[in-house]
Amino acid sequence: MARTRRPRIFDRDEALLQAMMLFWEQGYEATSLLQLRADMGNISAASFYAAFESKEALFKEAVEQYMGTFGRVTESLADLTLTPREAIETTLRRTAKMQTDSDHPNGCLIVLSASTCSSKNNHIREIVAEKRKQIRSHLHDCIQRAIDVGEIPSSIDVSMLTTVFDTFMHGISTQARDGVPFATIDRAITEVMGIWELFKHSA
Amino acid sequence: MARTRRPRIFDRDEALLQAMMLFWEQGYEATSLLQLRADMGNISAASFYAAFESKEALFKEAVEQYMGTFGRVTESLADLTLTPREAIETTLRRTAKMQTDSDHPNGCLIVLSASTCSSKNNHIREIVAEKRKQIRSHLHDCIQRAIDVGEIPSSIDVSMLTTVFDTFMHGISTQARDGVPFATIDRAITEVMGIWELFKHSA
DNA sequence: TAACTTCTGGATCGATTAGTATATAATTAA
DNA sequence: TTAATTATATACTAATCGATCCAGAAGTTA
Repeated sequence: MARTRRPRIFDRDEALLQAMMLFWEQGYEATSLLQLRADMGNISAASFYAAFESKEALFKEAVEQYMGTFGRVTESLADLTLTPREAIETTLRRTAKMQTDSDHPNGCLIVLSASTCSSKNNHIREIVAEKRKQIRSHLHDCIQRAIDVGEIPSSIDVSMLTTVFDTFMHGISTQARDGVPFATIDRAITEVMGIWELFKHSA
Repeated sequence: MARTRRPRIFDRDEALLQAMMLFWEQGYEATSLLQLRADMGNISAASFYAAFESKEALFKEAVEQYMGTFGRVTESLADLTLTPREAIETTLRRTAKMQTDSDHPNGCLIVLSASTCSSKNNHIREIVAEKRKQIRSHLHDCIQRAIDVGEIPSSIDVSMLTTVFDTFMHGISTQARDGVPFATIDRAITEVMGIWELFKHSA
């Protein structure tokens, strides 16, 4: 049975998208409700809280929105149709491409939007830190798979190699924010992937 | 001739140090004057503005303080007594060591304290972005030197290789914030430096 | 049309923001 | 001692923060 109600005057999905863009550009704390409401379609405070509950709830939703769209560039890590090396290389290149795209803020929302915050908002930092943890876990699994299928020697320290690529991947955010062009980062990725060749000499 | 005055009740250097620690931990915008004044020795608002002029001026001073102390780990890049490879490796290891030290906030103040901010404070982001630009420039010069002395082939794209190490170096901040131990990052650095060996095979 | 539900505009909440005004305390030089 | 100078504590400013309240508008169902 359809509920009786006055229809919402703004598009909730579009409003969420704009909110995500703002959080991506400015970070959680630096983005004010006033600015959010303006960019979300000049909606009133009452409409905002009725539709999104709170700034924190909106941020959580924006993070999920990001993970389900732009953030999907890391999904290649779990793509079993690719070799582990291809999975990592594809993830890095897609990450660099996405983060330098001029259609949206540069860098990664998960890395940048709550890298620091006031002590009272440490739970906000946890929200994105948890996402980073998940991605690191996928990277870890991918490298473990490389050992399992014999692509790299089993003597390799998985945590160490996970850290190599995880560190590089996170560093891309700052490069993108600082205006380093995609082509340069892409060539750097080629060089970094060369690490994989070293195992053949060491094995 | 000595000026006549009432002596300051707090230690300015110590107050600046505490301010730097707060900006390091929480970032520029998330750190309030109230908290700053409390950590700087419970100084009054009047005393604060008399001694430091404004929050922005204090931040600039804190950034310089950081660059002159903890930030000096990157000075190895310009150390001509080291080979270029040694200079980069030393810088990375010292960076990782410093940023994971439990005596102070983890990660790098230059990378974390103003990675994002509200649009009205973009000039604050510029302050630290400029420091990153300088470090990147030193890295660039170091790699150019490697070519000049014949350590790596002149066919190497200097900007590309600069990006490899600059990206990795910036990524260390997030790793350190996420609690990855020094030992793991240090072993990852060994692996990344292996890139240098690839040139011998490609040359 | 009347009853019901939901959304919206506008005023407003208390708390906090960075920064300032003023009066007084503490020092040194004359 | 007195004048000059600087730092202090206290109170305060206007603006903004995230969030709430309420009256009324806009829709659906009976």
